[in-house]
Amino acid sequence: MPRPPSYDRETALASAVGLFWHKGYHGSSMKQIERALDMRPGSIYATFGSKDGLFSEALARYAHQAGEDLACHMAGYNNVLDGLQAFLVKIARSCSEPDSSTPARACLIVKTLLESSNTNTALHQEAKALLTAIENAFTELLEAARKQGELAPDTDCRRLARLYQSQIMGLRSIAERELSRTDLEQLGQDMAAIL
Amino acid sequence: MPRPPSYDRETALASAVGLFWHKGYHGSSMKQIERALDMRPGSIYATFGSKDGLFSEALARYAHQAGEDLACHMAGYNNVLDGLQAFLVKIARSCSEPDSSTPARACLIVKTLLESSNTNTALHQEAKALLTAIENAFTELLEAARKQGELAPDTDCRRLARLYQSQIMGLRSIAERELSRTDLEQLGQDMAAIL
DNA sequence: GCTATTTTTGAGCGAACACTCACGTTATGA
DNA sequence: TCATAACGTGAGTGTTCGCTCAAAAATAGC
Repeated sequence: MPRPPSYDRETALASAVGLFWHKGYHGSSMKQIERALDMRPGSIYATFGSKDGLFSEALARYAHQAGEDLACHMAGYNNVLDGLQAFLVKIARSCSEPDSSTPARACLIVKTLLESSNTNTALHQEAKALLTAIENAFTELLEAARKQGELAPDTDCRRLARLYQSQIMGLRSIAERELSRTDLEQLGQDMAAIL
Repeated sequence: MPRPPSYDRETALASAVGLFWHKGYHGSSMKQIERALDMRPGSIYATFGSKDGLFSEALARYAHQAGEDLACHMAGYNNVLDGLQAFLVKIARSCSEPDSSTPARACLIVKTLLESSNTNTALHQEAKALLTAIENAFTELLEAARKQGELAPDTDCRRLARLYQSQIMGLRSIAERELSRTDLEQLGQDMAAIL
């Protein structure tokens, strides 16, 4: 007997990711969110509770998607190190061509980490936790590589994972300077050479 | 005959740098600015024109200070590469101990670059320009190193400078994850080893 | 002390902010 | 076809935003 919802929760979240990634947390007003999600305030608050709640879910969705993208990419490589190196170059390439499916060059989690520090503790903690989870994923990949003999047996995989993560953070942040395609690809290759 | 200003422009700017660095552009309201500068809105607007104007000047001051810090640091080294490597470790160390003179771990210019992209063109351009100037400074240092035989004669110094700058951006951004002192120092050393 | 000139002050402006809720709308089971 | 219960709507809430300006306060020359 109840009326079914007319909007799709996942579609709305995907739109929210797009807007927040493009303009950041403070840069996205409720008016803009209403337009992006094609939902009126009442529906938004009934579904997500608050702007913070919506942002939190959007951030989690973004991170989940990023994890799937990584897994999907790595599936194409037998050699883990080759895959991770190619991943850096791939990021450099995608950052140099602004795309409708990629509303910003920098990582949304990093943008949130920097924007929310000292102003929004909950958001800051969430961003930190998501980055820790990604560090764990890199660590596991590198440990697999070590077991397969791609890395020296005494390699500190977590330490290397942090170095790798900081490369991605640096690459995608410096990409906001809007360097040329070749400059960015060179940088991606230089970073790949570190491994 | 005229009444002399009672506040010191430079002191006020220094306070503004502190607040903006701590809380970011959107995170700092005029009320907080008034308290930080110990100035009333009228005086602030008479002196700096607008919140954007104040932020712009604060950002420039921050960048100028950063340049002086680099020059001061490098003055202690005969070997350029040694100096740049030590600079990374120094940053890692300063990021691991929150300080009143260091209100945030991440770089204010990078925070601004990410926060202003797609929301405040003027600020974004200013951040880009300041980062380009810093890249130039690194390039010149590396070219001096090359001439002194510290680097191979065919080294692309600008390319290396961008790699170096992205290391600093990554290091100081990942520091917002509040990693342990040892983790951060290890990362600084790993980055230094790239050169 | 008085005048001229500048600075400081803070109440208050319109706009934008995140958010609410009473009401109209719509699909379903009876 | 109608009653029911959830959903969608948007005008409107109080608050905070960046900012203004008329008036008060303060100095230096006379």
